[in-house]
Amino acid sequence: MTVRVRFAPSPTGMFHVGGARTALQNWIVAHQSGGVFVLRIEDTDAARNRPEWTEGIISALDWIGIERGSYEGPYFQSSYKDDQIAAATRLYGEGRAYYCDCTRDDVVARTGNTHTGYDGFCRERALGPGEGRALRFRTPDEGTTVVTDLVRGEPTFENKLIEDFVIARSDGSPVFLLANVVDDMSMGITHVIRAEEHLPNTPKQQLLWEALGVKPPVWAHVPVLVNEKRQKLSKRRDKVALESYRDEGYLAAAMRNYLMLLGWAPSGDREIVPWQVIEEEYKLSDVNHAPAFFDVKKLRAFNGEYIRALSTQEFIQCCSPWLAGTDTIPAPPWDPAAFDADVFTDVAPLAQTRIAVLSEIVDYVDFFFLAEPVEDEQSWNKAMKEGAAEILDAAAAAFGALEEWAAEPLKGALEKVGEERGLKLGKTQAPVRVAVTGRTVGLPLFESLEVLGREKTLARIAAARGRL
RNA sequence: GCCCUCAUCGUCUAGUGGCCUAGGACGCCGCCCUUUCAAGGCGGUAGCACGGGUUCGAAUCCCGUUGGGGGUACCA
Repeated sequence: MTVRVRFAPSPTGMFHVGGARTALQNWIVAHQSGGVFVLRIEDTDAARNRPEWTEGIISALDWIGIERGSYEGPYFQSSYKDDQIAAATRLYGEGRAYYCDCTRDDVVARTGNTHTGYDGFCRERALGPGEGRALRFRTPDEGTTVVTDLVRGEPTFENKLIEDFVIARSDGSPVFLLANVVDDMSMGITHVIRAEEHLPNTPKQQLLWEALGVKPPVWAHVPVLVNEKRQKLSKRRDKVALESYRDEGYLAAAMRNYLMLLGWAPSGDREIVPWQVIEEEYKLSDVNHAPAFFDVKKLRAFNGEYIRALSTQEFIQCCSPWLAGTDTIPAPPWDPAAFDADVFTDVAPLAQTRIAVLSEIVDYVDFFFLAEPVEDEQSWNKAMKEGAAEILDAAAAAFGALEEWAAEPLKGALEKVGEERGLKLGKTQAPVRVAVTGRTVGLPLFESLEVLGREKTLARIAAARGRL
C-alpha cells in the first residue's frame, strides 16, 4: 500500500506558519515511504474564501520547499461537492442520518446551556428533506470510538458523548466534517497528519468513515504552536504569516529547520542540520506531546547562522530583493540609479556577520548610495560632543594628506589624531563614523571609507563640521 | 460545565528504570578578542509542577492533585 498524505488548508488568509509546519510534516512522511503528497484546497466556506489566497498557499509552499509540480493537486474541495452530497444522501437513506429543523436557539432554549451539543430532539421525528432542515449524523448511543494516533497513542471517546453533528446544511451543502472525510476517501488518503486542534473532530470523522464502509486512515495529531502566553497562534493576534517572515528576510532553509525543531529534535546534540538529515530521522512517534512556543528570537538566531553559512556570492544574491524592492518588499531609501553593485560586493562580507535577517542589510549599506547620510539624532548627540569638532578637523586634515586611500593608512591616520589627544581609537572614530554614515554603529569604519572614496568622505566630514 | 489532551532550565529540546552530579540550543550575564556593532572563543545562570505509590533503584512506570492547552457552530 502506498502512503498517501494530504495537506488541506482553507484559503481564508495569509499562510500560517503552523500550516507550513504541518505541510512539511506531511511532506516528510510521504517522502520517507515513497508516497504521495496531495494538496487539497478546502474552499467549502464560500463566504470566507478568496481565490487569491489559493495562489498564496501555493507560492508559500513553494518557498518553504514544497515545490509546484512535485505533488498531486491542487484539488479543490468545492469540485467534489456532488460526491459529498451523495455520501450524505446515502447516510440518510441507510438511516444513519436524519433531518433536523432545530435552530441553535431552539437547542440552547431546551438544554439551557450554550456549551452542550445537540440534544437529539429530531432523532425520532422522521423528518424528510426540506426548507430549513439540516442533515445530522446519528451517532451511536453505546460503545467507544478508539482513534489510532501515531503521536498520541489511542485517545478513546465515549460514543454517547458525541453529539449528532450536522453533515449537510439546510441548503444542502456539505459541512467540513463530511466533505473532509469524503474527499480523503476518494483521494485514497492513508495518513491524516494535522494539528491537535482537530483531535476532537476525529471520532466524528472516524464514525463517518465506518458508516461509509471504508477503513479509516492512520491519524497523527501534532501539538499546536502557541504564543508567549501559551495560546494557540492565531491570525488575529499573532504574527503568523509565512509571507511576512519571508519578506523580512528569513531564509526558507532556516525557517523549515526551525519549524521542524518545534516538538522534535534530530539525533545528537545538534539543532541546525541539513534538511536531508531531518527527512531521514524525523518520526511522528518521536514528536513531543505538548504545545510548543514559536520563539522568534530563536528563529532569528537560526537565521543568522544560516546567513553566515552562505558563501559571499550566495549572500549577495539573497540580499538583492531588499536592495531593489519587490511587490512585497519595500524599496530601499536611495535612488535606484545610485546603487553600485561593485560597492555592495566589496562590503557584503563585512555585513554578512552583522545581520540576522536580510532586510537589515539596508541600514548597513545605505550611506554608500544615499546622497547624504541618514540623520539619526540619537547617534549625532552621542558622538558630536565637546572635542568632536576638533577631531573632525584633524581627521579631515590627516585624511586629506594621505597618499594612499586605503583602510590601513586611514586607520593609522586617525589613530595618530587620537594619540595626540590622549584618546583611544574607539573614541576618536565615533564623530567620523557619524559624520560619514550617520550612525553610531555599523560596518568597520576604515574599510567603509576606503570603499566610499576620498571625495565623499572628506565632503561628509566637512558637512558635519559645518553643522557643529 | 463537559469531552479530549499535555506537563524536564524563561524558551525549544535530549532522556524510554541504573550510564543523570539531568546533556545541548536560544535567551540572559561575565571575560577574551576588538575601530563601533556583530561574529568568534571561554565561562556562568537556570529545570525533572506537587503528593502518594511500585521497585534494590524513578525525570523515566501507576494513581491522585494542581496547572496548561485544544474542542464544545448549519467555520474549517
